[in-house]
Amino acid sequence: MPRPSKLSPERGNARTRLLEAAQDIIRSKGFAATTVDDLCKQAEVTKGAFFHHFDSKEALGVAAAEYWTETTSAFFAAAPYHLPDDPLDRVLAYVAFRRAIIVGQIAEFTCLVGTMAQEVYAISPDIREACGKSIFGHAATLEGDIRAAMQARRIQGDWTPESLARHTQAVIQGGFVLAKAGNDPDLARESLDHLDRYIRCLFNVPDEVEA
Amino acid sequence: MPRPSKLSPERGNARTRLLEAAQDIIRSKGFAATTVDDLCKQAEVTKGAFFHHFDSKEALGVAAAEYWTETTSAFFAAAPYHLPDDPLDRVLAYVAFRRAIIVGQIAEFTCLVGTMAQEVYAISPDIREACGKSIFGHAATLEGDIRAAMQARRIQGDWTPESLARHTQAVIQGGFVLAKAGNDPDLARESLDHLDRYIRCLFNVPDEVEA
DNA sequence: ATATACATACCATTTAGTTTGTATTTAGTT
DNA sequence: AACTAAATACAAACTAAATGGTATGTATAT
Repeated sequence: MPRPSKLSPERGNARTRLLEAAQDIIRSKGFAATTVDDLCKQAEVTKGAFFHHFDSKEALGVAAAEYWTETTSAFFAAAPYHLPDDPLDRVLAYVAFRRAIIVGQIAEFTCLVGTMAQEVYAISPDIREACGKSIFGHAATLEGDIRAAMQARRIQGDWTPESLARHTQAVIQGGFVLAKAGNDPDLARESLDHLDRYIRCLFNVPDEVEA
Repeated sequence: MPRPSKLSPERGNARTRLLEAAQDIIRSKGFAATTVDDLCKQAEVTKGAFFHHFDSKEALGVAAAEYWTETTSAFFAAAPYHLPDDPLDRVLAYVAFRRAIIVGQIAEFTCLVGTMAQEVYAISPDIREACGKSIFGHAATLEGDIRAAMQARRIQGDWTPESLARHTQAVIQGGFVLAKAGNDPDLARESLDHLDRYIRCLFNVPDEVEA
């Protein structure tokens, strides 16, 4: 709940500004290399404000993961890939959507919680937990469409909707790693093309002719 | 080339010990959170030795990526997945091998260069470059078998051997990210099962009945 | 004799976190 | 409606510890 003050009316409160700075900076430098001063400078607040809102840098990490979960949940809920009538079309539209939003600088389209989880999984259980909830919670939003598609097309394999949903996230995260290692966003798109082909294969759908 | 001294005959030289410590510690804490003192303590050498062998912490990062490339190259070259006569069998054996070596603690089976690339891609071009060479160099070792399998089975899709080889690495890296986020190695194995299924699908091979 | 491979002690800077102070908002009382 | 008290949301200056790196010395190998 933002509290506008007379001195800084429209710029939002310090907490939100710090969380948004965290998204930017941590995605480009990683969590450990991001200093509290970095965050304060970018958010244009002082350290007093930082430690008023967060008990520690680790607490900011947890809050940043939770904030990421909130904002991305809303973003994906409002996305157009839910529109098709056929559930399999919705699943494929999701993959196409994930591919379509790979634009701009690497730090702009990669995943905060994937980056943080990989980095701090062993040293901060709290941050790891918050990142895990974010990733697996998002994966779970795909299960319904996958299950409905399986039933509609009478598909029965030795895999589950839950498993395929998680796999989509693994491919997305892995694509980000390759894009970073090769400094080329196309590497992330490429893996989503393979994922699209895999899902069509699982559901016996012929590949679409690509434009 | 280890240089045995009279004081420490069999323990290997400081450089190698530092590079091996780097593999362990960076895979569990990440590069930025790993301090020079951490490395020296684990390697049982002093800071003087560290900065004798490496100009900076960043230089150690580059050397660690290169050392990783050397040791893993030898490891995979000697692995049994090259044995099958049929090239597709070799590709599938590779995936099975990657699955089989997911054992023990997460930091023990995950990838140093994937972790480092994700973390430092924006702040250290040298480390990123070394990590990229490692990942894409390893991917390239799969291209021959994939290409041979395509020819042997007269497969022609809108994908290339290079692309599929990279995709295998994306799935592996993504599996590691999920395993870390969920604190469960099974998550990494699960994605390799999907990758196996995908490759069989691309080559029109029926799924094997799982044990 | 010289270069290599370390060890020891030290240093400047950076870093997360603290202390203290103050403007603004909210709640309670009259 | 006016006043007060307490809580909130910051700002500024400071601190102790950690960190990457250096300066210097020494044993070993060539």
